[in-house]
Amino acid sequence: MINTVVLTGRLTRDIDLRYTQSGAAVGSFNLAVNRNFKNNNGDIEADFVNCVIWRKSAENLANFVHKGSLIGVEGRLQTRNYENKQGQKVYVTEVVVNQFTLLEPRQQQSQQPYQNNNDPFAGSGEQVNVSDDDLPF
Amino acid sequence: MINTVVLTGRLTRDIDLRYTQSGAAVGSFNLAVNRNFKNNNGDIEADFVNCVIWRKSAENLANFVHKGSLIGVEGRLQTRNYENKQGQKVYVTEVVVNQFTLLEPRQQQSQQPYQNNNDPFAGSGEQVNVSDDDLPF
Amino acid sequence: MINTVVLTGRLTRDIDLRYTQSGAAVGSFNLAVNRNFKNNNGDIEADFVNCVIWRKSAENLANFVHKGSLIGVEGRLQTRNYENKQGQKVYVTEVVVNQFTLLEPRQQQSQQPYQNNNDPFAGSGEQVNVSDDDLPF
Amino acid sequence: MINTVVLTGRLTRDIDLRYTQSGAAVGSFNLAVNRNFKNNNGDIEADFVNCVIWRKSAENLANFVHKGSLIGVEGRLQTRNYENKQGQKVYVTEVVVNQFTLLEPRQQQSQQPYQNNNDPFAGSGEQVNVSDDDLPF
DNA sequence: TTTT
DNA sequence: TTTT
Repeated sequence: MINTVVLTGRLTRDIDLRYTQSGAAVGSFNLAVNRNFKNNNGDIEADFVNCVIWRKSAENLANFVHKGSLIGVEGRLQTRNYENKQGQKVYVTEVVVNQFTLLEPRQQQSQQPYQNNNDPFAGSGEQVNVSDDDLPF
Repeated sequence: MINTVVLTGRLTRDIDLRYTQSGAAVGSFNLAVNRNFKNNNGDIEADFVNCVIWRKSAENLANFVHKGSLIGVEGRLQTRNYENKQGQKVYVTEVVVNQFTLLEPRQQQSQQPYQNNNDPFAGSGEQVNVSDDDLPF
Repeated sequence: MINTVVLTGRLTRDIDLRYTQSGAAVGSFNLAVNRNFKNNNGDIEADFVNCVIWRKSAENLANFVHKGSLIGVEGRLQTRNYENKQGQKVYVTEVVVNQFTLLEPRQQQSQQPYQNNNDPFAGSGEQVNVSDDDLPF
Repeated sequence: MINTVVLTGRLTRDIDLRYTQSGAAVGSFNLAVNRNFKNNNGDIEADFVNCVIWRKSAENLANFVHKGSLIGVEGRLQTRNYENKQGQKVYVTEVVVNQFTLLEPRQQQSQQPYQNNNDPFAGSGEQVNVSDDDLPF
């Protein structure tokens, strides 16, 4: 079946890059997608879309973007659910990204080195318990 | 920003058609979108996407589809959250449908009248407490 | 850059499957995509979109569809130009298909064997002079 | 039927804004959409897509963009044909734009006034002989 | 050069 | 006829 999503937006935080037990990279990030119309107060709101990206693409993306970066993504909608600690089913809808494109001039590392001092784990790339069964290929 | 979703899939239940206080039609439905790849057991899974459709389009769609109908939709991703009875924040991601297309031969009403005997409220079109502030236009 | 096309439509003729010198399959077909609105005469017109599909996907598609089949495709827009015999530049815009989905119940070979009696070369899969330089990967 | 195109790219020239006899604005422009992969020489090529935009959206777009501007567009593929002066049928495929988004910081008019000195008719907005039958709504 |  |  057809399942295509295309978004442009800005990262609301740094990409969270981790690795499955088998060594596959997984990046998670959240995209703020400003709406093209105003609400009743005349303000522009945004939709905040959770995104997942796998393998080499994840590592590439993590190399080029950080909180605030403007990017375009193409992917598919994925739904899944899990039980939280309180035993309630939580439903998740997210975009599995196939392709991305940078929509800003790539800033020179030397001129504007990006430094995230707030989150000591951001980009630390630690291994995490993600089953390889989640690999969509 | 760009925010485009295109899906084909089958309704997992009848469309739920309601009306806002100001008389605008709102249709809710869930689409099963079969994946194009197999999981580790060799099975095809599906993503189950919540969709919303407004006004005249909602009424049109409700006239032509029911549980099991194969349709295509084009729309945008919307995220929102609310507090449930237990005071927990629930995050929702859904597709606001702009356009739809029927992908099956339209069945004659007389030959195959569709009768949903299980859900007494399905298609009853009762008024419901949806704020008009939710109207995206 | 983002470049995404999603279409549903019917093949206006059988897919034309050929092979490059290096053995890569290339399928060409044309999709009739009915519009969702009427023209001034109250008629529904269609757009007729040229599509190209490569390699294994091309062979798979050719196995399942023929003139009249309803399918969905996802791909990207490609433009190119060549000189015709009269030395004029001809500009071509076509869709390079990444994924397709069949939108009709797959008909049993035994019940409805598809026979194209009009074009003796259709589906003959003969080798043709397509430069491998055209391979987009 | 589903017919959705999403592109990001740069205008290869200023938008050409005209008016039909009945006063509807029509904008034409060409978008350079860089590919995400390299050709055999290691170069990035581009696809050059013709786009059309109607009415208020056309006037809005013309107010904000010029040659080189980076934008995103969402629309549908349209095909048509006409006879040229030599009596040959010319086939055209273009994108009819429904929505656009600016992907660059909107530059201040005073700081960087855009001046096209090469084409005296660019942006002149003169009336032109476009039949209103072409209006897709 | 166009499909149901 | 092509953009950064």
